Amino acid sequence: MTDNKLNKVDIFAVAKRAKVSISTVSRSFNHPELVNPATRKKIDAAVRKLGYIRNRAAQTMHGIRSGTIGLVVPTIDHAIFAEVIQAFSDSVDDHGFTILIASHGYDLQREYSVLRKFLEHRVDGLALIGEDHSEETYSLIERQGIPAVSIWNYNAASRLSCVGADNTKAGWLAAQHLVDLGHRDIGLMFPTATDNDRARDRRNGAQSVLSGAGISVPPQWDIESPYSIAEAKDAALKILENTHRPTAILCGNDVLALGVLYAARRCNLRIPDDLSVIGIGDFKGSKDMEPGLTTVRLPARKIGRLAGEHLSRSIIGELSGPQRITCDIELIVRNTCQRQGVDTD
Amino acid sequence: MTDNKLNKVDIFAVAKRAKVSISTVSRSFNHPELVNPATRKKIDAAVRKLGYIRNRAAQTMHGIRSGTIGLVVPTIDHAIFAEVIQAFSDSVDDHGFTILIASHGYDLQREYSVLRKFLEHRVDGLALIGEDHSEETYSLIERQGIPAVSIWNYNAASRLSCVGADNTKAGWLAAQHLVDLGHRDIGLMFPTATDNDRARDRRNGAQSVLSGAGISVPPQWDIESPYSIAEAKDAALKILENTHRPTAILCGNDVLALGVLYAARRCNLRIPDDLSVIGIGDFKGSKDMEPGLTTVRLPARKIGRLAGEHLSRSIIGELSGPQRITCDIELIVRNTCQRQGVDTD
DNA sequence: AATAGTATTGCAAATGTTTTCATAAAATAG
DNA sequence: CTATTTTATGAAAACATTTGCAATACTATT
Repeated sequence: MTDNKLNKVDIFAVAKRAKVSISTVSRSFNHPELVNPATRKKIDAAVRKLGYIRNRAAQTMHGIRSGTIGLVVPTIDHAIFAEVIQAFSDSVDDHGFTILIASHGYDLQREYSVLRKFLEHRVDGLALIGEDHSEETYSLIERQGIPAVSIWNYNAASRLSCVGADNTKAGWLAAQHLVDLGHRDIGLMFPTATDNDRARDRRNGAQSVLSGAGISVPPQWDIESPYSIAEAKDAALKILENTHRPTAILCGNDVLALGVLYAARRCNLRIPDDLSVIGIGDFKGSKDMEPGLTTVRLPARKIGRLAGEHLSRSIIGELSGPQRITCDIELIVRNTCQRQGVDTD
Repeated sequence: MTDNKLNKVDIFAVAKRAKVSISTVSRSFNHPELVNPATRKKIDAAVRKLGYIRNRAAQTMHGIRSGTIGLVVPTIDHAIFAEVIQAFSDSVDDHGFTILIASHGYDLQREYSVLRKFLEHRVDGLALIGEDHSEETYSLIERQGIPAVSIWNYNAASRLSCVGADNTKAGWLAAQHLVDLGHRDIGLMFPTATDNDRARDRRNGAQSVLSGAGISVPPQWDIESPYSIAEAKDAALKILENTHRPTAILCGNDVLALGVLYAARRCNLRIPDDLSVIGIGDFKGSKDMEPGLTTVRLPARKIGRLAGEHLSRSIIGELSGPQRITCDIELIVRNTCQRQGVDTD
């Protein structure tokens, strides 16, 4: 009945208790078919009795995979990343991998150090968001020779494997919808594009459509807002309180759009009668808003799942070479955009 | 110019290149003050040239801490957990720890296996959400002798260290507010309470106030809804489309409340004139909603930060024994609740 | 110039596993 | 029954580090 719980229970302790050698214990875990069922039973009993837990650090030292994947995101607390992370996590979990996670707060220098830390832990694979990374980061990954995937943006010439959608097209679709509806006085609200290729691409896509249609967005309607309902709302308020206001606002993502919606309600503007609003993303709550948000759907869960799936399979050797996967996006017309009275009628 | 990048760059390679022994290289990392500055310089140069990255797995084998903390949450894709995770992550990051994360989807059996996996990786500490865990889980943690913290619920007699708030009181405050405002026809909407002590406690708190005030909630107004805007909206619609409907609905969290708000708008009910709604949580967007959501504020970021802080300090030995920290909560009165016409006027 | 101390370095053991190789025991074939 | 194959096990090397101890090279003291 001596309770030697903390007395270091390693493979030797198990071997001793089961009266076998450590080789047999190890084998019993890794190649059970090679050990006598009776012996296996004894070992299992000893393991249970002692509460033995294998030490992956020791295993990792033999070139055996660590069973971990490093995931670096700009921020976790972000509707869309939370969704991607969840899907990614579920997916790699199915393959037995565990996730090391960290956020860099849109600081590429921090991203690099996080990556280094992950590498010290000998992660078997790496996942990053987007394609904006420092040269240091890219070369670190390349020199390491472990599978890595960039999530969110599709690019046929990406330096890393990628699973994502065409963000330029997303911006394009959103703007085109507004133009098709006859809007010409259009406001733009996007997050800061520095080191954020997703935002930049969407913005460029939108701009190209607008330019093509001969529409120019006056500077006071072209606003930058951090990813935050509150700040988007404030920024929108500034535009909407004016007498001369746009007939439509195109938002870089659905959270910003929600902020605009709240601002509109605050100003007693009816949506979509007095103001059209379109988002990008189609976040979880977007279809349930009242009125439902018109937006461009980027399949976050699918992207996360596919990224996890492909990274896992690259690690275990089922896949080789860089993978580049693009997920379809589509305009989701709901109830926040309305046709704008056209003169030609 | 021979590019031997993949030729296994370990501490020996560095030692060879710097023309010193591996001991010196190791020391140069761990006790730099013990090695000659000139030698250190040579070593640094070799490290840089070779792109050497230390192997934490090998270090961990010496009883040196792995530098990782295991975090298990019910789900990542959840406004409130995302917030907690972010704060927790930032906080432990400041102490140099890396997070291993996994979700169990409210399945306590999965929680147990995730924990075992973390232990195989020799995490230095463990963080869980809430107090509902299997006995297996509890005894596993206790026998392991590593610091662990339960996040979200405060309980003076908790089996693990805990950092959280009083959820019973949260339910209590919300219900009391409604009662104070003169409501007697009150609906309740809570997530499933099985294996979810937060929801259970809040519900009990609310119920006790209502019972105390002689109010009973008819079954058709006492609804259970998963954590989802869409499902909460649907459920609320069923109540609100009826002619006989409650004057107020108390929601187990702000996401459910948002669903109710959307349902109300769909039914053309004015908030708060026709229906009062109160949430619990005070999520990031709650104050910006139109009208702003009246709710009970649980300081998610603070809880996450404190939990990370205390766990880290317990690991490095600055703190010992179980810590139990409670964070203040408060009723936040905004604009979704209104006084209900009282007969005594 | 000899002695004692101090700064710097290397050797080798230790950490907890896996795996190759050798060996012993059991089963099968002839 | 012996020879051969198969099954089951153990011994020891390997993995990439850290660290206690010993050895060497300097520096300061008298």
